[in-house]
Amino acid sequence: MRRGKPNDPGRRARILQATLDVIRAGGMEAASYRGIAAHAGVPLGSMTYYFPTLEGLILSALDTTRSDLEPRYADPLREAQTRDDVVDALVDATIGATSPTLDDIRLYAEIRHYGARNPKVADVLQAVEDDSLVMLHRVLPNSTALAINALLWGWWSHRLAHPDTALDELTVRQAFEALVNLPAPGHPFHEKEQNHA
Amino acid sequence: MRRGKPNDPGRRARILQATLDVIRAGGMEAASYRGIAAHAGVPLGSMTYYFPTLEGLILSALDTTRSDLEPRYADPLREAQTRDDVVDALVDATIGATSPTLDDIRLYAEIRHYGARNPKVADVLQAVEDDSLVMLHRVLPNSTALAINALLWGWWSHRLAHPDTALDELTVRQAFEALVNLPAPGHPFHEKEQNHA
DNA sequence: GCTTAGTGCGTACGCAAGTACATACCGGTT
DNA sequence: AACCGGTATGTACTTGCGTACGCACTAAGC
Repeated sequence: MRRGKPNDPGRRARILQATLDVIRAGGMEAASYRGIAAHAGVPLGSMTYYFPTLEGLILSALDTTRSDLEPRYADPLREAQTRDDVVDALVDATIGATSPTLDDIRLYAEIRHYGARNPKVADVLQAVEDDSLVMLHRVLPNSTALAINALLWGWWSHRLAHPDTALDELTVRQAFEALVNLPAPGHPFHEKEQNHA
Repeated sequence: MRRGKPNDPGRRARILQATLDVIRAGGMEAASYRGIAAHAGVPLGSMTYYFPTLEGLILSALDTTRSDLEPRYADPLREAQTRDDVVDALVDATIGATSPTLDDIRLYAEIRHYGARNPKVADVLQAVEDDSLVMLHRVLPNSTALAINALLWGWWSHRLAHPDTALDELTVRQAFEALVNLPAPGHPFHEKEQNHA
């Protein structure tokens, strides 16, 4: 019963990859069966064969970004032991070596944007964010992790809106430092001794 | 020479308003000539008459948000004298009385999103952001204003992604406090002093 | 070597969109 | 009253889209 062996294994994966490329380059509204088919070099019929609905294709493609991006930002945070390590990792993820390219930020922005109206995409977004929060939560209180997540996304958005002007590293670093050293709510005796006016 | 008096003055304005409504409700891709025409109660021909290109219509509509939103967030910040006042105004703009509704955040998100690919929209976005930065800069160093802008947008984005869970006020407040009290770069002994009032 | 189930593909239909344009309407001017 | 320029609209054309579906191809089973 080994009927139905795929004649072109990997075609499915190539379609998924092409989908992400198209979204990165032209946004979610550029993700049409025909456009992706042209980009992937497969006929239109193949698209509907592997992915009967367009939404299913997009969801599958977006979901693969999780496994692609997660280790990139997760590993440095996972290895961070002190709060300074955390700050270093965050600055790096914002503007440094492990930071996403503008294209990748664009892709992430598409997920956030689409997720605001599409519950299925919102689930994907939630999963990505949970990954990040869980990691931060290992060394920081929950509320601080939320604020840091918000700021990190804010910096990325800034890069997106100002692609030609680089963010000043000291500015980014001090902002993250200020948040990382926030006292845990309900535990005001956390030895922070930061400048609190 | 009083030829060409409009038969329905205000129709142009109503179309612009309907455009914003449609974008708020369904996003930029819902902004079609036909959909907006139906929402505004005008025939299709009126749309192309007043706004020959769809992009022009959208740009005009987005631009009107500047004059709508600006005073709402500007006034409290303009009246803020101490840094605590600034923090109050920021917390309020994030989750308080002057904070935008989810629909308005959605609209702002559309501007940011569209602005990432469309230079004309990017100009609108830049203008909105400049308004905000100029105000913050009255009482804070430039780099701090940048960070605060990033965090504010991050919080709004958070609300968008989690419409059903309210943000904790203390969390928001402490995060803003931490940023507002950052030392000015290059002037580490600025401490409590404000810039030119 | 025929059968057959699954893989892969080309074509066509229905729909909604932006746009172009000929036409009707209205209110001053003469 | 006749005219005329700007205002306003209905209609039709073209394009690109998702989708449906029938047919061709391939390889395992007999």
